[in-house]
Amino acid sequence: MSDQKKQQQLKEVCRSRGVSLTPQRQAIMRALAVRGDHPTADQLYDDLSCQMPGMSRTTVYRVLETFVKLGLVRKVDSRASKAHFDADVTLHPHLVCLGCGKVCDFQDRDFGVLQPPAMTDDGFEIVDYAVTLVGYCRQCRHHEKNSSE
Amino acid sequence: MSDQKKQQQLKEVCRSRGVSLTPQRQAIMRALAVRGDHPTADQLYDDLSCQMPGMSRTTVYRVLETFVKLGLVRKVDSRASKAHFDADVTLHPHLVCLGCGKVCDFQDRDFGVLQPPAMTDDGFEIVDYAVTLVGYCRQCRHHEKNSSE
DNA sequence: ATTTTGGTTGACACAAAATACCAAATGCCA
DNA sequence: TGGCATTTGGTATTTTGTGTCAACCAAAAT
Repeated sequence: MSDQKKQQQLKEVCRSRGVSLTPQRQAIMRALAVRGDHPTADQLYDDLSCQMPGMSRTTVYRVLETFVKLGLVRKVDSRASKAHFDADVTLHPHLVCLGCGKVCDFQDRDFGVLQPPAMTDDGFEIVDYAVTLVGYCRQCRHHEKNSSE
Repeated sequence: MSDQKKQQQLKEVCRSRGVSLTPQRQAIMRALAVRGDHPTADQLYDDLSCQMPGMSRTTVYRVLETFVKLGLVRKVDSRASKAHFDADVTLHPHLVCLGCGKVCDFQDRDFGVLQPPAMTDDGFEIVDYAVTLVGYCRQCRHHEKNSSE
């Protein structure tokens, strides 16, 4: 989804949910939407601190959490111990590279459909699911070839 | 898989791969295997530091990574920014609670099968995949009902 | 059984990632 | 435009994970 549409969505959601539409929130949404990949909070902070001096790291972390709560942004499951964020909240699988930790989309083709139940037998309510494909990106494969084993 | 079997597997793998079978490694494997859930390294450290005074936090982190490299343990994708570990390395989906962060297994029934390609069009080699079901556990649902919205 | 040796551990320091706190600033609505 | 609850910035702190290195120990060879 384009940055334009995302800004529009942000505006609507802020109004309807009664939260403030601050410049910081707009800037953070833009910084996330214009990136094709799925950056971490600190990566976004690096991008933003240039464009918008004075932007606080705390704010980036906080606003991203707010976006997740509002359903504007998705947290991506990743094997790495840090949070990656995605402005595309539609259901789609991700590729995670074990070499460099890079996270990217995989929308090339269908490889199966899951239909999880809305509720498990022990009362766990399922509201969402995620598919993560794990492996090695082209760069890391080549690198691996040249080094050990 | 039971702790018994896991200890046996650890012993075999250590022998065949030429790594030492230390008391720490046995204790860490046991601590992980006896838990039904999928604890973090620090949770395991808390469990272990009681049973085995002197156990170092560094060792827990290090040994878990070793287990992952040896294929004895799996890292579980979770939306939280910390690593969860699973002694069951067979492919199975996980439930992640957005309320309390708890991670548990979901083996109740089939809800679809995925057959990801071994390689994507842009040269990403897929070696594994994970399915994460996200939602709210019974406890957190009740708690939510009683609080706001 | 004793010795040897390379892998392993424990303790600490350090780095990275995320959160808590609170005064100051600001968006929003009347 | 003014009042006020929300939001932000900055700092401190916690949480999570890694680097280093001397001391230790499991495993194999005497």
